[in-house]
Amino acid sequence: MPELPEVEVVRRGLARWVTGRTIESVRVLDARSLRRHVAGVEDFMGTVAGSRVRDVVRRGKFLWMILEESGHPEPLPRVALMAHLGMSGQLLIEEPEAPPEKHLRVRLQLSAATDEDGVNLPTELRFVDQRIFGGMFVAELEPTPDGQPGGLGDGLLPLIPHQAGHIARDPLDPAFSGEDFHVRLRARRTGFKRALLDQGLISGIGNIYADEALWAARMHYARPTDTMRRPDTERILDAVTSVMSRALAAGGTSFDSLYVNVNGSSGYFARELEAYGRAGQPCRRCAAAGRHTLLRRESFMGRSSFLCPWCQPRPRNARL
DNA sequence: ACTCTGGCCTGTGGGC
DNA sequence: TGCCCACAGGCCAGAG
Repeated sequence: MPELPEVEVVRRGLARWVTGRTIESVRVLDARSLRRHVAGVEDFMGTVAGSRVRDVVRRGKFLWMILEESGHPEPLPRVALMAHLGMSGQLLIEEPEAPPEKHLRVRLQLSAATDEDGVNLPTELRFVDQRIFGGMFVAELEPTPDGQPGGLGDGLLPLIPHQAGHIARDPLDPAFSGEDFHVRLRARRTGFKRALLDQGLISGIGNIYADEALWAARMHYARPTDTMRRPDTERILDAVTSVMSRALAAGGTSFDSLYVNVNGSSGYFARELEAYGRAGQPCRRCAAAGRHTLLRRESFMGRSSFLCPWCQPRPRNARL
């Protein structure tokens, strides 16, 4: 599943291979992938076709290409082409002749370009998505309330797409504030994992990295958020940042490839997971201490949570 | 205003 | 063999 590190890998790939190129035409094979573009498929194609990609920016799991009219650069661009990978989305750069993927949904023809060695680059950007939880849409850019850049990217414009305005900054964003997060977390009346998955409070964390961070910080998913003290918040933020940085480094093996790809943590990072998907297997931290403890899978929020019952004991005042 | 549930999607795998 | 259901899970609309 693409979470923040996987989306960042895609962002870097797009930034490297698509920045500065013009989207010459658009073909929409499945309108469901444009569900969030309320003005419809024709409007989407009309806006995107003929636009030049100025920058590629990410906040949490949202990714966007800042557009400008080809040949008419503006001081402040007005729209962005948003992409969300959902659970199964991929953005691929390929030759137009390459056989279509089974779940190919949108095809974007790019202007010709060459790499630093003068070799022609492929001219198609494809959006492939099996489950269609993800999608693309055009969003209006608005000034950020704090005047800081809208997210992580190279352009560093203080602009944020309207539909991403409610998304909190993610832990890898230089403008992320641990103090603000702590204050807002304490104000919640809910369980800790629910808060970690709330993209309006802190973005980029999905089920996999939530479980990994909770394991690393030795915290239970049902701990009430209003019991979190400042050192607890520090501990979980350190854990989140650490696991995401390691996943990003592992995903970075494909940076040089023209193939901008995402298979989620099942690809590169799966073997480094300590908790997620390891029900019935020994907790490695306990094993290192000479204890034999088996990780458990528990159902919570309609999904799975993996945890070590020794390292992460259930609090008496558990909140779900 | 905040919290929480259900629905959107398709493919896979286990049980009968 | 084939059918059915549970599961995977990010995000948002709408209910409470």
